Amino acid sequence: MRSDARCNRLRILEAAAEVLAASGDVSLKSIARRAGVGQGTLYRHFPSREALVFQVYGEEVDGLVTAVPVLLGGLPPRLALRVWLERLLDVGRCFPEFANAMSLVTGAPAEHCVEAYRPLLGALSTLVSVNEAAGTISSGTTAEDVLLLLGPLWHVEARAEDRARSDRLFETLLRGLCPSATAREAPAGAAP
Amino acid sequence: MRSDARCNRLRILEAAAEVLAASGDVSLKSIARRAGVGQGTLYRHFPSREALVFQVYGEEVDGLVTAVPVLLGGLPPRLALRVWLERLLDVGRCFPEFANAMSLVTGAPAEHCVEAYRPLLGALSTLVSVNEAAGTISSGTTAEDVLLLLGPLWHVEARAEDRARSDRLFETLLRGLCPSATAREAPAGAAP
DNA sequence: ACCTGAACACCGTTCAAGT
DNA sequence: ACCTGAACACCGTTCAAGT
Repeated sequence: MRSDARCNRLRILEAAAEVLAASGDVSLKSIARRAGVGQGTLYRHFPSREALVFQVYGEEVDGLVTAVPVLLGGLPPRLALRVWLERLLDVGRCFPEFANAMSLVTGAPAEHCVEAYRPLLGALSTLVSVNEAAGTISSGTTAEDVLLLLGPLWHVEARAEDRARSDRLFETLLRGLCPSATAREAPAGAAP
Repeated sequence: MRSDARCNRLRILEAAAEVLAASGDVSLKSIARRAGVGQGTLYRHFPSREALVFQVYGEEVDGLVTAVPVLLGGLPPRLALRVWLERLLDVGRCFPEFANAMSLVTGAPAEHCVEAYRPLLGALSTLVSVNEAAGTISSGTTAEDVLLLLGPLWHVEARAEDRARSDRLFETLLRGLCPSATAREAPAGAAP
């Protein structure tokens, strides 16, 4: 990779971080303008908007990935999953574009070529697997399922400030995903 | 309302039904073209895309609304809610644009001026209220909450043919919304 | 009172022309 | 090898001019 290309890449990421943080015009063109590069350059470095967004929030993604073994080492599987999902939700609350990218990519992972999404999915897969082994998640549930169900929670927080509602919905989801330990006599699937 | 205006309205609805059924170009312009009217005319009759879509599927909406008392008359609250939601999902599966409109409007009901959405919300509110009175739904849950959580299920079916996955996710949601009758000793909220 | 359709202000994406 | 930015093909929306 040539040095000017490398430099442009960094400038794009910087400009993107600024533009995405400020609400308002978040078009790819405005990012290119702010970075002082042509639209073609931006498009070549990042083949899709989602690819760019995941790179911009690369640190947050890394943090989520490395947190998995720590959480699993110190907490029971069910709680580890819960804490990790809360952290994921917080990232989406801080950076609405991250939430948007997650929703889009979860809906159609194959179409957007975002390899930065794969580690996140892998991290969640580990948590799901451990929970399945422990019998603390409804069997058959995949990481994609969890992300799909989580999607609406980001949209609620992006609009208004009703954090209470978001928490309530999260509890509802978790109750569905991880049949409560107090209901051991119902082996998941015996509901009328 | 003048007779030609009334006629145009009907022609738009007919053309919209055809265009929305066929996959491909579903732009408002293509609907206006097919109906043989100007874009301005379409836009005046239906102030938003969602308003048009809800009118096109008005019969389905009516069917859902009138089904509520029938279901509540013949089934226990929990099952009535379940059957109604399954029917709602089926409508979205048959008409992807209906599903899209639901997701959009549920995310920001105030912004899109769609009065055709209100009866649907009212119907579901009735079901939720009856379930809350019967103690068969997690307290504090609103009709908007249910629709919000239901959103992702439409997107999964629109893409691929994995009906099994959709069913699985639906069971998960319902488990979260309606804490199982087999776990009566856990009064909703005692999870670790 | 209602309709028309050109015109406007945006997207994302591409690609010939440059360095 | 990489960059530029005009150009393209689309959106939805508006509004002066017509009937």
